[in-house]
Amino acid sequence: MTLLQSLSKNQQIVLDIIKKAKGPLKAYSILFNVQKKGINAPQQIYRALDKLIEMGKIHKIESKNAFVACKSSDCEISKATAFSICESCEVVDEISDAKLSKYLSGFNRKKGMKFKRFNLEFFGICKKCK
Amino acid sequence: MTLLQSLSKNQQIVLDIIKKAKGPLKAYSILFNVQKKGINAPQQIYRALDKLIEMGKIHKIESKNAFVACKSSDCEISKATAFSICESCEVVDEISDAKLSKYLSGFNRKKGMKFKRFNLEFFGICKKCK
DNA sequence: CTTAAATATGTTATATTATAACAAACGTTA
DNA sequence: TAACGTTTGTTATAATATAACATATTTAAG
Ligand SMILES: [Zn+2]
Ligand SMILES: [Zn+2]
Ligand SMILES: [Zn+2]
Ligand SMILES: [Zn+2]
Repeated sequence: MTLLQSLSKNQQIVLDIIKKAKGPLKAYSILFNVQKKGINAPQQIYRALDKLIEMGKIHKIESKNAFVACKSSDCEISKATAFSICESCEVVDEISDAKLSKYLSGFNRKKGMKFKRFNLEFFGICKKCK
Repeated sequence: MTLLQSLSKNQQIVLDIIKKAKGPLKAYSILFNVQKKGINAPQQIYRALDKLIEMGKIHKIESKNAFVACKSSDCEISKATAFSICESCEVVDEISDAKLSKYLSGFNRKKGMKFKRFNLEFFGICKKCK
């Protein structure tokens, strides 16, 4: 039945909330949203978030301390993430661009360090806000 | 042509500390380091940090909530920043790569949104730690 | 099946990071 | 001088995240 990694109860609850949201959610906003489901403490949220990130189900937008569901499923367990962020309306979109991903993954060799992962955040003003 | 913006007293104190440091500094670590200089409150640190970022003198490493002095002076007022981060020893280096910067700045046009700024953070294991 | 290990949960407390709000001092310039 | 913007000082509080410990549940061997 469960072909892929199955989620625990709390992980599923947190993922559902994040998926339903229109934008990035903050940890405490998730907490307030799930208190009716019996989750009462930040730890429970942060633990679920940590696991979901490990699994590549969600990403953290570092510049906003907020979490979004993975839309692309191209970013293989959160190894290569890129986002566009509108500084006016705060809309965040995951960028799924094979060329970009390949270019940045290939960047590894040019330096003495071998990269395992990257996160890229673009900022600007979106179409609607222009 | 370029007007040399002079720093205020607190801005200079905070910048000096960050420049002397071997790695990224956290705001409260800066605070503890400057209490002998008469700075007593987080606000004073965060205000200085905000201005120094605006001026492009320092950058924030978003994934670490820490601050480093700008090493490259190629990133024109913090519009195009990239860092390599060792997940073992936590060493952070600013990446100064004209091609990379050009490539990412050029990425703007491909999407409906015009980007004004980006931040890229690479993670891996550095030479020393390998 | 039985047991041990690993994973997940619940809970309380605390640490860390960041901002709000207000008053006073300072620096520029009209 | 007066007005304005910026910087500073200060107290308080908000927002984000982890520590530590006890219990429960699932998984995988033996
Ligand atoms: Zn993704
Ligand atoms: Zn917008
Ligand atoms: Zn720089
Ligand atoms: Zn290292």
